[in-house]
Amino acid sequence: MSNNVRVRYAPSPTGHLHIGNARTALFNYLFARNHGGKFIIRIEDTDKKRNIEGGEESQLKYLKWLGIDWDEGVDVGGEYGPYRQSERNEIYETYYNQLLKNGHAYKCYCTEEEIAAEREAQSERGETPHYSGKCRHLTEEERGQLESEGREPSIRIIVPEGKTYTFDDMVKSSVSFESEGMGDWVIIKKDGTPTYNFAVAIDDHLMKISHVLRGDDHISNTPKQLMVYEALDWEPPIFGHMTLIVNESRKKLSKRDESIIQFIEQYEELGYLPEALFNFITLLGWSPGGEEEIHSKQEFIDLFDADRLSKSPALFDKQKLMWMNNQYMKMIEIDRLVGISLPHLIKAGRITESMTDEQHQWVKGLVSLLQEKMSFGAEIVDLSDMFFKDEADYEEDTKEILAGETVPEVLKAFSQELDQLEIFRADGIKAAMKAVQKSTGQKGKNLFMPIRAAVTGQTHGPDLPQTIELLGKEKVQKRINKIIS
RNA sequence: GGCCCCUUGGUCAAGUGGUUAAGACACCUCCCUUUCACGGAGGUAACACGGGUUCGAGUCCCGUAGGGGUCACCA
Repeated sequence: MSNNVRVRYAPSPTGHLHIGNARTALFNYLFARNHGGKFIIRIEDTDKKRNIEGGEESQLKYLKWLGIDWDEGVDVGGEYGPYRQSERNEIYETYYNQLLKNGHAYKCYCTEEEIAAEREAQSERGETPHYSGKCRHLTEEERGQLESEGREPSIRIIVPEGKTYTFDDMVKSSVSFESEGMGDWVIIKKDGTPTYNFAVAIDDHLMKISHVLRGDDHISNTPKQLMVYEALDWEPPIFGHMTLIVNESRKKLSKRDESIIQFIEQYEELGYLPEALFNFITLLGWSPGGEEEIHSKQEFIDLFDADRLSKSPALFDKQKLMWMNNQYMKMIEIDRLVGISLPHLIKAGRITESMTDEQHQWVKGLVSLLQEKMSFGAEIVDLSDMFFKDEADYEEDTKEILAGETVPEVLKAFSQELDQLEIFRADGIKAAMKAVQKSTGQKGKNLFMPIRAAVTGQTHGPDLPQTIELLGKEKVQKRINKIIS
């Protein structure tokens, strides 16, 4: 099947690229590339009311940002276009006409109110609500009558009775649904546009999609789509339903969920790296099997195997994402990290957009110092807080350290040593500490902690000599003097 | 509620009838480091429950419980 693998990611432009959608796209992409097949992007914009301005562009932009590319789609074309459902209406028309003609579908003149009433009555009787099929056997006259009343028809497909729809799911193995109680469902809305389940089946067939890998929430749509394939005498693709990503309450990620950042765009804004996000998302509901979890895109392509897709939902673990992003942060070029950090520092008012070379060098030094601690770009603001204040904020445990008996002696000696320095650089500062050790006899914790505490206000932090260098002589002396006096 | 799916540590997960039940995140301890981190080495911690099948079950079957998804002229 290798060369005939054709898969698609089919977003509806109703919002920005969501974590869950990104994962669906990612797995389809990985599957296609692993098999040397084609990856296609189709825009499912049949519901004009729900489409949002710029939704499509945004989706594509962030897919690219993640490092996903495609072979066919709205922006790159392809021989099976158009790739936007709103531009395929004539295509749907020929097929619903065919279904109308061969008796698999019929026009329905029921109003919304009538259907709602019917549904309510069924619920009251304890039945599962479904369309009764009352327009199924309308005569020619009745139809004319209803149309002369000004009623617009929708088109419904006839659900075969007593039929079992079974399919071999790529992740869940055999799944089956009974046609019983499904109710003839709408394939063409009153406004003439197709419904999702109809358009999807038509497009997947026409675009020669071989495998449909999508979220679990689509599993109950599958029998409906199978009915369309059957009515048109087409061979259905292979389906695979991946589990959903869940939040801390083990529920499907909802767009309103605030415990987890939902959109890829937001991760970019926070200064996450696309390759880290790619890696992290790939490990949500799938595993490569080996012990190593950090892989490049190419490695994931080589490794990808749909058989290893998990059957149970994965919880989105922010902490692990931060860890993983930090792993990547530590690997990247310093200039790239500066580029990611700069906007956050500017936004926080720490630095201005226009900088002298000297200031730029300083920022580079700062980023380099904090590189190993950063979990994402925006963190630079908090991590570098102490460098931008005249005075340090002293925490409780810092105060305790500063209350130590030998502290004044160490700080005084250190302050004097710093005064002697002609150039204020880390290596000289380190030497100054060594000198303090000799003159006071204090070493290790007793030497470093008072200095760290006095100068930064904290008991934890990055490399001390470099921190002191970046802080600058003036600030450092001022902070030390404040403690001594 | 009907239908469908799922159930290995706190979390992600390996495991496809015989293992001391991997690994990663988080947490804890120790080592390294004249502080802090990084790094390294360890540690705590899991097969939802009940029946079968089998010489043997996390792995197969059936129940129970729990969780989730879905029931639109939305996708």
